[in-house]
Amino acid sequence: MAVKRNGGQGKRPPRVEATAQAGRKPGGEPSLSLERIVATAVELLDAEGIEGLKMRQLADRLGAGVMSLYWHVGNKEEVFDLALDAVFAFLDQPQTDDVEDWRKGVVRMLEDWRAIMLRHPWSASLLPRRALGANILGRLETMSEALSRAGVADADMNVAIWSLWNYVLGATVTRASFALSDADQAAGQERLSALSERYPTIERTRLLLDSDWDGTFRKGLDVLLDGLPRG
Amino acid sequence: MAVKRNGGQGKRPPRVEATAQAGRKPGGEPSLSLERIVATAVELLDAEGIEGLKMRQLADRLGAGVMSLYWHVGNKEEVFDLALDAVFAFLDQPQTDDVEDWRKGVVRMLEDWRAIMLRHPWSASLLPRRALGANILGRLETMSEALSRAGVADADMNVAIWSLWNYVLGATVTRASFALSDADQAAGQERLSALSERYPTIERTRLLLDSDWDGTFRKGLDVLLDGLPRG
DNA sequence: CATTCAATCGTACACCGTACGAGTCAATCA
DNA sequence: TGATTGACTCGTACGGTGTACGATTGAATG
Repeated sequence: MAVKRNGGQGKRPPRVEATAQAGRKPGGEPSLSLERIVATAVELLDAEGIEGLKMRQLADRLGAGVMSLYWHVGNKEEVFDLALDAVFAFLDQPQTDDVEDWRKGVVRMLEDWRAIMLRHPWSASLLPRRALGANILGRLETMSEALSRAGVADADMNVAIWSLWNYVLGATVTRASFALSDADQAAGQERLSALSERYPTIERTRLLLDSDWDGTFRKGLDVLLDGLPRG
Repeated sequence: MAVKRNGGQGKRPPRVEATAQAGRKPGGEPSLSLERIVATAVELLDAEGIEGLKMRQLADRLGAGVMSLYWHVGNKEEVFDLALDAVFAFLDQPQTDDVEDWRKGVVRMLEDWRAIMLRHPWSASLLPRRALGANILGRLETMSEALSRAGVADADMNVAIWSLWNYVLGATVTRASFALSDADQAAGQERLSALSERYPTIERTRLLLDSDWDGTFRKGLDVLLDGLPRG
């Protein structure tokens, strides 16, 4: 299995330029690199969605031939994995070590998490089915540390982390999908007509219509955090 | 847009047979029908996973030509929608109207929900990105009614329903994905080596290793239910 | 100058979903 | 009865996909 796979070692060209200018091809195009591929893939995913990412189009946008990508990445799945982990890179982490205000820190982390997934809706639906990359694991680690400092015992850590993770993931994935399906009003209207008769409670509470996603998210999160077993 | 689409009206052949025996082709194969297509699609999804479902293979398994499917279904996306909603069909609903024990009923509903998604792992990752079918809406309605009877005010219903929905969805999706990625031990081992140095807290709490998914699910759910605002 | 090797890319192939139109056969109508 | 309709089936073909394979380039190294 997979004998001759060179799958993306991606060592950047050791070309020593004068400035920080990256290596360029004769044509003036910047040369290929894992970073450029991943960054462009993220752009494309943002613009075209998850099944709008085609290898040919990605190559075009990079000014390269399709097969050139395969020296760097192995296959398309790997592009997904890399793009996914890339958007979860840490930008800056003021890292409040304030033990008293552990809760504010945790909430900020989770909202940051959520904001990223909403900014890149494809990431929410990708996250569950792909491996956990370094940045994602890093965020889990940071969160674990914060909870640990806040007094959560190691024995309770799994429940705490996974409850929060599950909640954030579910909330974001749900919201992202609703943002999309609201786009096609046709189905919405059609659904609405059947609603009032067959689904009276849903209709009465306007479940599918006026959900205040951000508020709901915060309230559910508060409940979860209140219930966290702390020593 | 879509002028000549006949997309799956699927009215079964009005062939009147002696018994409840379905119509058959000369070859002895039972004839095509929406129900048979969807049922076979579910089988195939269970067996091959979400990207293992090919129209040709589906047709083969039904003993039909590929294009015959398209008289019933419109396109492949619709097969996904139908298969998804199909697994959420109600089997039987003992429907405990016991007001005292509302909580037991809600927990049972949610665990049923979760059990279905774990039995058909593809459904968990499909659910967020597809429209809500009749059975799914029906389950939301049933849940809303139960919560309503339990004393949750209409104003708090959205928060309650979505918190529970999000939690169940997230928990199941996470678990289903881990069940898959545990399959390839290679990545697991590789990840393990990097873990102890870079992710000490994760390593210490054995977050990715001994998670008791069912227990964690129940505990987080309890916290959520405890925090539900009731009148 | 010869060799090596990272990197690029054109061509070709297998496989996918599905458009199109022709075929079948029972029910219906003239 | 014979003609017509319409539900249903299906073979062929097309455009688009990911990617295997091998040729090519060009700088670094001996």
